[in-house]
Amino acid sequence: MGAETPLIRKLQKFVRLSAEDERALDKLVQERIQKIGGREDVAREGDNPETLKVILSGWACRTKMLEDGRRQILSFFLPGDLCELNIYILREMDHTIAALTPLTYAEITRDKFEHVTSQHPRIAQAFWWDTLVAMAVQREWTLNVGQRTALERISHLFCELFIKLDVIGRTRRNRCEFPLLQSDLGEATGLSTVHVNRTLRELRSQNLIVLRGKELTIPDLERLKEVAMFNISYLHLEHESQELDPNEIGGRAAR
Amino acid sequence: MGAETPLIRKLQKFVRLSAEDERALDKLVQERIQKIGGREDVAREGDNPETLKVILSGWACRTKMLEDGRRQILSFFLPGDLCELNIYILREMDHTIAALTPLTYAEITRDKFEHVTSQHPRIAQAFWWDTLVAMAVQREWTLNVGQRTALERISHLFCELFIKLDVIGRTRRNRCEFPLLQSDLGEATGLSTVHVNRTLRELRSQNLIVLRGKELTIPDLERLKEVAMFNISYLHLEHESQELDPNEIGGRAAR
DNA sequence: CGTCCCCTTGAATGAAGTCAATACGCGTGG
DNA sequence: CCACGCGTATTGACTTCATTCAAGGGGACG
Repeated sequence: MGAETPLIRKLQKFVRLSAEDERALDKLVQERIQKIGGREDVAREGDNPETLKVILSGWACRTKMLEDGRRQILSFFLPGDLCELNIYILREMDHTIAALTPLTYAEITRDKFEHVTSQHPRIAQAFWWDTLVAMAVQREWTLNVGQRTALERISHLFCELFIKLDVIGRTRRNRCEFPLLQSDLGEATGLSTVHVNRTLRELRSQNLIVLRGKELTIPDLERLKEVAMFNISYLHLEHESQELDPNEIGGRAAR
Repeated sequence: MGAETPLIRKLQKFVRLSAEDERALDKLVQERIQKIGGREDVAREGDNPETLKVILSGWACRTKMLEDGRRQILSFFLPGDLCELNIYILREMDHTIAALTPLTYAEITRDKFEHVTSQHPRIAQAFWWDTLVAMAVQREWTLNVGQRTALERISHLFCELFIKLDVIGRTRRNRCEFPLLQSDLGEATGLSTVHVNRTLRELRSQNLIVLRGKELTIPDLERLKEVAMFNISYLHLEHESQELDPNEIGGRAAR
């Protein structure tokens, strides 16, 4: 099957893409590639962006600030993630997308996007799935900051990120890259940096995580899930169309 | 134009619907009407619902529970709101929809939905807009529980609900119906009922709200917005297609 | 008239934030 | 090669905001 990109690998979790679908996606993603440094902005609140973005490498986040400077990270973007599907409808960004590490991403114009999705129904379907999962993740984050304790919140975030990385093949056994700062974890979970630090200490002391120099090890994922009350169903990883022939045109996922 | 339904009134905020679009929407919504009592469930976590729902009257909410019983309200549904666009793609509900008051809603099958949206591009466009706004609202809620204090959170929620009610014409001057319990407010904001109560007392004492019997009065919305650091842009109420002739078929909002 | 919700309030407790000092690690330049 | 500096991580002491527990109070409805 060749070197799979994170995007294709992720979408395959839901829809069986044909070889032709994959070629179309590859082409779509290679047309206009941008690179920016860590901690730079991809798009700012108030902007009126023209293109959809697909992360190719690096980590980014969606973030929103209150007038007085308090800031919340609303979601993380890993390789293969799409940002700003909305741009084709909404006028103005109500939040900011920022790179957390040096970042490579593809820009896709509205026309190209519409052309590819109309020619490749399974790609359209897969993008829909991705959008709906993103909504489910956002709901889970609301639950996370609204109800879970500090220990549970951070554990939950580790579980989510580890599993998302696993989906795109970026884990090795129980290990993964982990470039986030403690202040990023704080902004994502609604906790102060100091309290994140104490919570990490606690997680380490219970041997739930090993976090050292941009690498995370989870010795026992099941145990961490229990601590986090992590229920994977919101990620909707169940494959919808196992039985669908990827070469049939216009196929629709069986329900 | 006749008696506008909340749905049409809301969608008109974004797209100019033709008389024919409106008739199609009316028909779509009147085909299969359900009624249930307050505090009953519309759809449960784990269900595999077959239909999209449109609230016709009453208030509902999306809610999710942790294993140990802690519960978070993830969003409110007011008349004219859609729930479960996702059902056509995702297999299984990862949350519950529950009525907060006696509720009337329309059920729309996938086929009907696809037929209407393919025949009426502006309706499809408006549904997209509604979905993207729902995502923006969910992000704002994450920010709300993650960063705002109790006073700010509850103020913010009041502003949001008041404005959403205003969009569908359910306010009279600075007043609106408000059937939520203090425990609902708590579950929506991640606060205990007791603390909601104290916070309401504080809001009342500053004359920011008057809340009595199921009615809310906001003497000075601008002042409440300031307290909440409420920035309306996330509701994306700017009209995209003022200049578009609603009788041109296949029109697309100018950007 | 009593009962069931829901609202209200007080007192004690607890989780997380703030402030401030210190330690670590890494890259740069002397 | 070492010293310095800067960004990040760590820790302690104290404060604050919100929760919990517990006890009334009030209104709607049978």
